[in-house]
Amino acid sequence: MAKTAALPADKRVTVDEIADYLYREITSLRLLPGTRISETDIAMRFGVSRQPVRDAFRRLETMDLILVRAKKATEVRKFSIRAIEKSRFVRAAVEAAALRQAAAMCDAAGGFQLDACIALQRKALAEKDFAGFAGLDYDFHKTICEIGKVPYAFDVIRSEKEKVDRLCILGLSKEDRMPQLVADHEAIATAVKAGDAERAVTAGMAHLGRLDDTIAAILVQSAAFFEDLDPPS
Amino acid sequence: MAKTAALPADKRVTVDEIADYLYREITSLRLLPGTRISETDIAMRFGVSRQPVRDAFRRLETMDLILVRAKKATEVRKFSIRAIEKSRFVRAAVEAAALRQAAAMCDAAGGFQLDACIALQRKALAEKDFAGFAGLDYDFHKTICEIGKVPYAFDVIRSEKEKVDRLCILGLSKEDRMPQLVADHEAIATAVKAGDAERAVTAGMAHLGRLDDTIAAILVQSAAFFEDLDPPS
DNA sequence: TCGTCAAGACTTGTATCCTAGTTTTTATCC
DNA sequence: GGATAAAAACTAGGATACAAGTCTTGACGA
Repeated sequence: MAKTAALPADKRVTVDEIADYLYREITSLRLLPGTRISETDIAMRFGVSRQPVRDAFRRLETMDLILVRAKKATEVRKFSIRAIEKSRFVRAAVEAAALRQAAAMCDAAGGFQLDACIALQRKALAEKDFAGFAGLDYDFHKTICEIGKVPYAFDVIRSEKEKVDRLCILGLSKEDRMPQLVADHEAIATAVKAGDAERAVTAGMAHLGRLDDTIAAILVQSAAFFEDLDPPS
Repeated sequence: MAKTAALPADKRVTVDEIADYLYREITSLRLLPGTRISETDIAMRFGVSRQPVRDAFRRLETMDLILVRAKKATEVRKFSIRAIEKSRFVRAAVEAAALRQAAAMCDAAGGFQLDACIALQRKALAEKDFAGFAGLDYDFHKTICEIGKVPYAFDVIRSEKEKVDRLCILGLSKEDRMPQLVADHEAIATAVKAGDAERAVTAGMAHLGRLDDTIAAILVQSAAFFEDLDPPS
């Protein structure tokens, strides 16, 4: 009866390759907002026809990463202030809920996991491993969600975080902010381990708040990358 | 100079028509989970080629509404328990945050808006206008977000609500639940108007909780529509 | 009657052509 | 030289043809 081969994660096709490639290029800011990209151009570069590129464009369009207009050049979407506010709000709401859950449910094993996260972060800080720290940052927030038994919360946090991280590449290097971020994480971990939900949420919100200044600075510095910012007339 | 024509809402093309049509069909459950849909079939029905249908499929695929597998029939995605849990969690988190904002910022004008919402709901209840009530339900939650000056929060609430509403069509009619829902809304509105954030959140969470029983009932009744529910062997 | 297997009718993936609109370039006129 | 208009190059939308799998169905044999 063949059993449909136990759903082996559908064969990867060209469209996946291209969509993933463009996703990485855009979210890593190697493709700047406003950059024009052409189906034909990408197709030639990959040595395929326009068709799979079109499909990839449609996917990215749904993710609001590119702007496709009939008969006009497709371009990488600019940042939207409203989208950033929304992202920040959602992330704050979800992160607060996850922290409350984590504080309520954290046991010895969870505390150990958090300690391990913090230790790795301290190590990265000491070694000035800025690139590695980004991954550890994700791991920390993921661990919080896992301790709170709300793994899906991390899906949301990551997806919102990616949107803002793209922005922050424009700002100052992480070098200056890293010590503060590690200290924040320590405060959060301590509160969670103590089961003090309110303190954990307060610390978490303070942590998120660090982004606000960074974003405000980028907004004036890179106004050309924002779409809902009227040029001064 | 030219000012890029003030982004005049791009021309609507065939792909939008088809994607919207399929979106409505799926979210309204006229197309049941597991139903197979074919590019060719839809194309013939719309009198167009496969191309725009294909583009629409890609859009819906990104929204997780359909499952496209190479060389195999495309089908309407089944419900996922994990997706429902995620949706419920996100909505609870965002709704709680919006209620806190609303309670903190509600003024006389906001109170008046809430009263107007409630009055319309009472009217719909008295007239047994179940269809109309659905719209009023959305309006109420939208008003909360507007009072809290977090309009983007409603984008999230609506999108999560749509996912679950699709499910609830499978359950009992709204007829039985309507009085309870209106009472919930009244409790929420009263707390918001009084500026009592914690009471508003408590009432809001109780309101959301009504869904849990409904969903649990649907889960056993319509197990065939769920994808991550192993059939009893 | 049941199992096996092969043919054919599906499915989506990819390539290519044409069309209609936009943008840029170039030529022309003042 | 600068403004204007024609023309060429470029854009994505749509239609069609073919390729490469998958599924169904029915014939055939045990």
